[in-house]
Amino acid sequence: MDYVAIEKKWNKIWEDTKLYKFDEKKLDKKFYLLEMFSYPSGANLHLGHWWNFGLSDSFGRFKRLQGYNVFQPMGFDAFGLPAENYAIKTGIHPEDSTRHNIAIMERQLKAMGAMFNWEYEVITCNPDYYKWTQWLFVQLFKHGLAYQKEAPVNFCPSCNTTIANEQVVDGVCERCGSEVIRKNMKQWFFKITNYADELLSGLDKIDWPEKTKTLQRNWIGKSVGAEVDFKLENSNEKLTVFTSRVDTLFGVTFLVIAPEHKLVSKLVTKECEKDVLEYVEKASKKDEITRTSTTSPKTGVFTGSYVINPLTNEKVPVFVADYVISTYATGIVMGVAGHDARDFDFAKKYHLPIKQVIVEKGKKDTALPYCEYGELVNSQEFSGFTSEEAKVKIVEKLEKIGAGRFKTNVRLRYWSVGRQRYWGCPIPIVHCSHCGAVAVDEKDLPVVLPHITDYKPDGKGPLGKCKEFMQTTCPKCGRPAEREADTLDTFVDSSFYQLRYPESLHNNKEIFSREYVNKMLPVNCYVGGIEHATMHLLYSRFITKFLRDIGCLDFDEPFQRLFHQGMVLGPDGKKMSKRNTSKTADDYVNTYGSDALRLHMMFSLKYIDGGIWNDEGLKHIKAFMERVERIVLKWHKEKGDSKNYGSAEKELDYVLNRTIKEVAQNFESFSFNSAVARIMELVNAMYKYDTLKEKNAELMEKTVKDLLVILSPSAPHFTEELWEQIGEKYSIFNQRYPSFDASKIVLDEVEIAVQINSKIVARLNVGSTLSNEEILKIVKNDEKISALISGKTIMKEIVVPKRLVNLIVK
RNA sequence: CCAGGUGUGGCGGAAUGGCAGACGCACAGGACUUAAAAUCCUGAGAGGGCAACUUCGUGUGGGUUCAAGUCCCACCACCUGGACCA
Repeated sequence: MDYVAIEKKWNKIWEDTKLYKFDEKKLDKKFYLLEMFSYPSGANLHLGHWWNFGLSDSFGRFKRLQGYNVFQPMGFDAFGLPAENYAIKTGIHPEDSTRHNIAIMERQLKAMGAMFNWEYEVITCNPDYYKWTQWLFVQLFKHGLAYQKEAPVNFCPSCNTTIANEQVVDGVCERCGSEVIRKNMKQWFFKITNYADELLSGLDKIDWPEKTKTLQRNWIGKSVGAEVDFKLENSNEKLTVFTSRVDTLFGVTFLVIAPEHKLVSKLVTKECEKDVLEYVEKASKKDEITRTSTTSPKTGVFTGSYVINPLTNEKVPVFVADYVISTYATGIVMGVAGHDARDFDFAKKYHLPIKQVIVEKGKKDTALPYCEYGELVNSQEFSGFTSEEAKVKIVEKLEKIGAGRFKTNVRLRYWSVGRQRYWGCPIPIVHCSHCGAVAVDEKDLPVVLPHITDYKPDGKGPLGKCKEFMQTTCPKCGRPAEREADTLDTFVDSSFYQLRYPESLHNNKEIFSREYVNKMLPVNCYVGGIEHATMHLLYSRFITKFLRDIGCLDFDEPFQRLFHQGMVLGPDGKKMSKRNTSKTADDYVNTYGSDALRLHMMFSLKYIDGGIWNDEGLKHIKAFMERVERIVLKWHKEKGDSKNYGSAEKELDYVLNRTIKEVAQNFESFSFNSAVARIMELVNAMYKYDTLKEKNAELMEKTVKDLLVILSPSAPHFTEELWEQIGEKYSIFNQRYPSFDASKIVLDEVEIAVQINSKIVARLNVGSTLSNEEILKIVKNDEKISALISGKTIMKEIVVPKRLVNLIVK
């Protein structure tokens, strides 16, 4: 069979007959299968694309055979930095290169012959798409979840632009090498933190990999603890600290405040002023990356002030130190050197006392073995409790004296969405000198991104230089006003795209029609890389919950089930690139055909884990396909005539039904390698049966047809062709996945292992329908076994049906 | 440092607590062939034995269990994230 030719043939027929068209009238059986859309890089479709799209397409085909109305749309995440950087280098406008690249990728993706529903395509840089990105922004703005705030950004003075964290390498600009400075600028943020609790609890009801859920949990970083107020000596001012270890309050020997903290100026005494100011000045120059590196030494300076521990009334000194960050919790930390590594380092450096609290009776805090350095302290009042109980008792006491309370903090920060870049979705905001920041009227959306030629980043947003764009009137008061020059982070574009896919065909006046979208979503199965665990996957969940709250959606989790593909690596174990791969996907498709490539990918590596690409097996997969072809065509031609149904038939029937059952299970868990293995076993069984002279015609026919249907998701063109060659009606993808006959998966006889004292001593064949008692009787009557157990007492008999018998004797 | 994950033949990889190594590759042997390739069949974890057979085996050490690759504890190695989150 000429694989390359038949693939062209069937791709055309599938397209001409619109075989995979999604049926909007049958939404009760819909299955929304989504693969994370990709950035149009313009490179040739590489093996990674095949791995991602090809294999999830096989899953989609499997769901189709199960009778589902599969919705598998495709689109492009088209805004973003790479096109812009490319433009700065080559002078080709981002819009032109992006359109060009999309055209290339569309053509190649279509050539894959996958079931993509192209009529529903979305492209995030199209005004009819980003109209809704802006609509979403306006909703968030109206509900107080989008707002502007001064915040530090990385700024390269030589390139005159803000740059992303990833572009700062060792505190230096990646492109020009000059030192990056931190600069405060007004930035747009989304208050994702309002949903922190829900983002956490929602994880319990979705079918996602545990690993991904853990990543999100840690990222949100919920910390349960307490706030404690320390009164300043000789003043009414108090310093509030947050701690998750309030049970160590007896061990506090100092307090530490972040250099940027507002209260620092109030704490500093005359004698210490010079040192403190110097330290604060130095700290403000350090960028966050150096400051937060583990290796940097813990430095600080005494403020001259003391505070009173509300529980012990002890007087402890207050220090300023940059190991405390101002943005988390209260920006002030109590120093317990006996229980915290950082506090310990700090105390040693500045010769502060180290105290270790006996937190739990008879138990030392295992976190830090610092006892040798410090004094052991204990409290009569709280001894005898576990540390968790002590925490509660202590906070209750603090509450009574008005010096503390239970408190929960999250590490999750506001989502910064403003970008001082050209190639993104314009923020639909007008700045008016009278009304302030005003949202553009919904009826005036989209705010179209102008086609400008000077898109070089300038630190303020290149759109600012485009007068025609910037000059407008205030939607509220009608006075002349200016537009916002920033564009949106591309993660905003992709935070709701799964909602737009079903709607993109209809072009309604609303973002989506409520009834329809609530029937189409949530996405039943989402496939994509784990690298998006704490970005895209978190942002989409946030936006979905927000849209539910404003009454648009009836559900609050966008993706019911999630799978991550592993990565296909080059021979050097590194990510595939032009450097380490000599062959492209096209090379393989043109020699072996796409079905062989797909089957080989399915079989040779675990989908979830990925691994190093090896093309050696491709020729063997091709051989396997030829083996299938031979037996299928032979049995089709031969047509046995015997009607008898003996043990050989039973055996083949057994393998067939077991394969039907297990391949379905394997597909459901994305264990494609095992699914292919089971199909190979079936083919082996067919060859074994083929050696017989007398064959059962009905069984042969059923086996051939079932084999083709079972194999069709994994080798679509190949099986479609064979389906036609054996004279069946187009298309194999309108067939149903065969159901198995449970009674056929029962063998007449099974081999059981016989153990004496848990050691295997024999293997016996027994009837599979026998009861445990009958099996035991046979085992004990066996010559060899009875010899082994004669004269001994049987203490215990364990029978595992169809598996083994274990006799415990003495 | 911290968190999470992984560890099974020469290789990719299978195993709801129940006969470890399915399936495939590489390997060896046989059939077909003048021959090779292809194809079909057979063998195969490692060690020992002519053999029947036997010992050891899922990173290391312990534990639970009649039974552990699988569950629990500790450790080692590798991979991936996060960076001082109080």
